[in-house]
Amino acid sequence: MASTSEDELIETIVGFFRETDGLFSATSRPLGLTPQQAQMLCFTQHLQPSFGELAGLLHCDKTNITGLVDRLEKRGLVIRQPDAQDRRMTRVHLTPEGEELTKRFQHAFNSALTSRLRDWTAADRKDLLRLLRSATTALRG
Amino acid sequence: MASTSEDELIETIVGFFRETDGLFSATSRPLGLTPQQAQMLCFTQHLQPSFGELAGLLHCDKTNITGLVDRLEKRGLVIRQPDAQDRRMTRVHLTPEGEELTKRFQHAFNSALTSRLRDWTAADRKDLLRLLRSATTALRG
DNA sequence: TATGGATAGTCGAGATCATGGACTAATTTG
DNA sequence: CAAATTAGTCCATGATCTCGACTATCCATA
Repeated sequence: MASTSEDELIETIVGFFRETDGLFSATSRPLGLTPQQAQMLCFTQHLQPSFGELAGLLHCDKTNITGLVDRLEKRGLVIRQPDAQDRRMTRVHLTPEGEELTKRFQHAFNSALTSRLRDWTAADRKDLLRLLRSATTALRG
Repeated sequence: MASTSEDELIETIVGFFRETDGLFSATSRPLGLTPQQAQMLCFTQHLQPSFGELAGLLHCDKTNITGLVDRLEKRGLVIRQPDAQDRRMTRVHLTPEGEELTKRFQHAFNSALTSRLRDWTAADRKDLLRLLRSATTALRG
């Protein structure tokens, strides 16, 4: 396996990672959210994840999730909801306010992103989406 | 852009970002480094950045860099070096120990990544590299 | 059915990360 | 030379993150 092109791929991935992180910060902080909070809200939008599932998605210890959810719940953006099947579990749901703020974040992030990618062809955007999705499952597995 | 594909693009980017971050954590912590420390060492390897340049590269406030460098310097991985041209500036250099640890980190990250992408075709790798590189400069500008 | 063993979430301690405001020293500008 | 800028530091405050210990609940199996 050619080591130079592998190095190149990694350097590019790291660079993309840093820029994405910067865009997350710049987008979330004006809305009063930390980047971690914004990411958590995005994950909570379509699933109603348990604490353990959130820990897996965010790649952090489960003890970290407690405080994260505490702060979001105190602001009325999410609520804890007991799981009907397993009474050990608690699921996290967005409140209407949380839903609204999440959409605001996504819209702001998206417009920042599209303005920066405005010169891209539709085909390149489609390819990027496909490859990122594929890379994500590859990294996850 | 349609709102459903908006969500999809953002969720994919968030997912990829989280997986990259997870790989960073899993690689750096066994070496006794936080992800932020590992990234700073990588940036310090080829340039000798000033504090302000590091703040720009890492997308954080300059006041944050002071403590970050303090902790790395206390461990003997970097040293502060005054800039000859401008006596306000301090440049960060890797020590030999820092150089060695940085290379260990990069090797570990590299092998973790390549093992996860081993099933990818050469064409997909090439496309991902091209699109990520292009996206990175687009986000940076 | 009883009893371990595994799992889900919480709590506390301690370190790191991150921001904003105020400060000093050095440089640049007018 | 005076004023404005820039680079780094310090302080206070809050958020993130890990680790170990703990309780409650579920599950497997004898």
